[in-house]
Amino acid sequence: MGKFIRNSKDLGEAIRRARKAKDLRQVDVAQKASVRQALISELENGATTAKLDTVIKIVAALDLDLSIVPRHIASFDPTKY
Amino acid sequence: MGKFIRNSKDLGEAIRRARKAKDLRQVDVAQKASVRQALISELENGATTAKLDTVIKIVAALDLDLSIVPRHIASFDPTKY
DNA sequence: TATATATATGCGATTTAGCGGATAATATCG
DNA sequence: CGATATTATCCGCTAAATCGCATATATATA
Repeated sequence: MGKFIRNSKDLGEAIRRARKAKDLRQVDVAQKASVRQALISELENGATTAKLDTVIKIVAALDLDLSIVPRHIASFDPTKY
Repeated sequence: MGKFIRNSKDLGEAIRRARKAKDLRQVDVAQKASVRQALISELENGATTAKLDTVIKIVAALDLDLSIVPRHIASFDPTKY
C-alpha cells in the first residue's frame, strides 16, 4: 500500500486521489499546472506516460512533491534524502 | 537538503549519487534500465528532461522508488502513503 | 607516459508527449 | 426528463525524448 510510482497507472491513481481529496476539477489542476484538461484526464486514466517535467508541474499543483526513496525501507527521515 | 525532485537537475544529482553509492558505472545502470549509456550521462548532467517511464526504469535499476509525498512535511511514515 | 576505462558529445532517424481545438460521453442536479 | 457541469476522446501538428552509432574527452591505472 503506498504512493510509490512504478508505472503510469500508479501515477494516474495518485493524481486522481490527490485531486479528489482537494475537491478539485481536472480543469483546475490543469490551469494551475499550465496543461490541458485533456492531459489530466489522459494521465489519470494511465493512457499515456508523461514527461517528468509535466509530472512535476501537476504534482506541484496538488501541493505534492516527487521524491526518490530507497526500496524496501519501512520508515525513514525524508530530510536525509 | 533532500531527494525531492523538482527539476531535471535534482533528478540528475539523485541518480548520480545513488549510482556512485552503489559503485556502478553509467553503462551498468543503462543496461539494467535498457537505455543508452549516453542517456544516463545526459540525465545526470540535467541536459534533458526525461519521460516518466525512463525515470522509473533508471530509478528501479538503482533499487530506488519514486514516490509522491505531501509538501511541507518535516517527517512522515512512508507506509502511510 | 602509455594504455585502458569511463564519461560526455554529436548527428540523423524514429517515437512519443503535449498542444489547440473541438466534440462525445458521462455524471450531477434542478 | 432536461439542463448543466465534468470528464473522456479524436485529429493533425509541433516539439522533444530516445535511439543507434560513432567519437571525443576525461579519468584512472599499469
